[in-house]
Amino acid sequence: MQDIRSVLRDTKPGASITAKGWVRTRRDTKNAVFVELNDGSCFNGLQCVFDAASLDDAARASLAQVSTGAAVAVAGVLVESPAAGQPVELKASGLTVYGPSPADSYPLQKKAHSFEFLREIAHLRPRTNSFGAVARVRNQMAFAVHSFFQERGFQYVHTPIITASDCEGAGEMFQVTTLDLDAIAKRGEPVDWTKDFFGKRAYLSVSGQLNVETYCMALGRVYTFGPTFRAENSNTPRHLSEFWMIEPEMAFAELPENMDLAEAFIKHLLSWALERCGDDLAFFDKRIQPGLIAMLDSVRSSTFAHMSYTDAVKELEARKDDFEFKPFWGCDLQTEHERYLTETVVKGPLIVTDYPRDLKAFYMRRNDDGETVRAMDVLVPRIGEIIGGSEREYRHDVLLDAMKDKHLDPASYWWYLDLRRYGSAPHSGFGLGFERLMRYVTGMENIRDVIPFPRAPKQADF
RNA sequence: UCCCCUGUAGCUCAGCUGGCAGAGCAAGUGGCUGUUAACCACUGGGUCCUUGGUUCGAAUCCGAGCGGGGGAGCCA
Repeated sequence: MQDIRSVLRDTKPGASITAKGWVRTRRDTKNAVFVELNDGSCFNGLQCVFDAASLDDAARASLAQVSTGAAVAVAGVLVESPAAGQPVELKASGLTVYGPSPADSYPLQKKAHSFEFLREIAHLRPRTNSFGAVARVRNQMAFAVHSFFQERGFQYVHTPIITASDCEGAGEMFQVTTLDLDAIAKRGEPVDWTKDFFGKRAYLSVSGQLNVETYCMALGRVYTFGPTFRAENSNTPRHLSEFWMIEPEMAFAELPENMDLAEAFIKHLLSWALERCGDDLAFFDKRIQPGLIAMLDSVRSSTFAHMSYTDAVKELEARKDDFEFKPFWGCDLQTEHERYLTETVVKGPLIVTDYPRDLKAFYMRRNDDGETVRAMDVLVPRIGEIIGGSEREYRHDVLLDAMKDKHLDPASYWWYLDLRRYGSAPHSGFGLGFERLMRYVTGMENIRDVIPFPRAPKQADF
C-alpha cells in the first residue's frame, strides 16, 4: 500500500491505487461526492471523487457513513484533476469504511478549533492540520539532532532517568518511591528511606550533564537526548514539567568552540526543517506565524552575535528607563532584558557569555578575573533562552572552592570530583530544550502544543 | 508561587446600570451546485463552571473554590 505522500509525489495519472486514511471533509454535489482523505504521511490530503452513477450498491451504502473523522479505504484510478485546488485526484470506484465517526458526537469539526480546546482532546488533535504538521516537524527535528552529532563524531550516550543523588542543582525534582505512603501516614511514623526501593531517596533526573561528563572524559565527544523532569511550579507557555533535552559535551574544547557548535547546531536544525518540512512550514507561515520561513532562512545564513554579560549590561543601562527592572552589573538578566537584546539590539540570535559567577552553576569554569564564569546563553527572538551552556571547571581545587561557595557537599559529588582528579581536561557543553526549538521552528506559541502529551502543573491527562 | 484577564449551545463568542437565553459556525432535514473553510432555507440543541451570599428577582453584583489564558519568577 502506498501512503498519500508517495501517491502525490510519485504516482502517474492512470494508475489504479487504493488509499487508506481518515476523512477530513466531505462535500456533496448532485452527481458527485468529494471526500478529502488524509493519512498523516504529509500535510496534503488526497481528494477522492465518487461519481454517483458509477458506484456499486455496496459502495453507495458505505458512502452514507463517510463523514469527518471516519477511517476508510478508497480504491480507484488516479487522474489529473479538472478543477483547481489539486493537481491530481482519485476517481473512486470502491469504498470500505473501517471505522465510522458519527458526526453528531465527533469533537473535531471541519472548522478551525482553538488550541485550548484541542489540548482537552489530546488524543484526537493529531488529526488536525496544525498538530499533524507539528508531529511531522518534531520527527524531522529529532532525526536532525542525531544526524548533526553523528556527522561530527559525537557518540550518543544514554544517561539515567532515575537518579539517587539530589545534587544536580538544576531545579526542583520529582521524587520516585515504591513506599506505601498512605500506610506510613496512617501509622503516623516517620518515613524510613532506607526501606525504599533504592535504599535511599530517588528522583527523576533534571539533567544528564553530570553523568554525560563521565563519558565525555572517555569518548571525547558525546551527547544525550532524552526526557528531563522539573517539578517547578512553572505556569508559562515556555515551560513543561517533562521535556526533552539535548546535551552535547566536548572534551578538549573551550568556550569559543562551544559557541561555534551551538551556532552550527541551530543552523543545521533550521536548514533541515526548511529542506524537509516545506509543506508543513508553509502552513505555519500562512496560518500560525507569518514571516516564519523568511526568518528561519535568514537565521540559517546569518552569523550569531556575541556579547559578554558586561557589555550586555552596558547596552541595557543605556536604555534603563525602558525597563521595569533596572539593569546593573550583577543582576540576573530579566526576560525583558533578554528580549530587548535579541529582538532590538541585534535583531537575531545572540550569545551572551561570561556571566557573574554568583548567577551561575558551580560547575562552570571560573575566568581569570575571579568574578565571572565561562557561561553562555543563546537567546533568540520571540523564544528567549533556547540554549544554556558553559565551559566546565576542570581544575579540581577551583571546582571544590566553587562548591563550597554554593554550600554544596563535596562528598556527594565524589565521582564528579574524581573526573578532575584523574585525567582531567578542559571540556564544554550545553543544553538545548527540544520543545523550545520546536516553538522556534514552527512558530507555535505555547510549548504545550509542540509535544504530544504535555505534562505541566495540574496537567497529566492522557 | 505572584499579578491581570476569563468560564454562557458541540466550537468561537455576544448578552449594557440585575427583569423571558442569543448569533455565527457545527449537527439534522430539504434544495442547488466539479466541490474544495462550498452555498441557500428550515429544524433541533443550554446544570449560563461549582458553591455560598445580596435581592421581589442573578448569566449579570459580592465571597470562596475549581478550570482556562496572558504576564512575572524559576529555567531548557
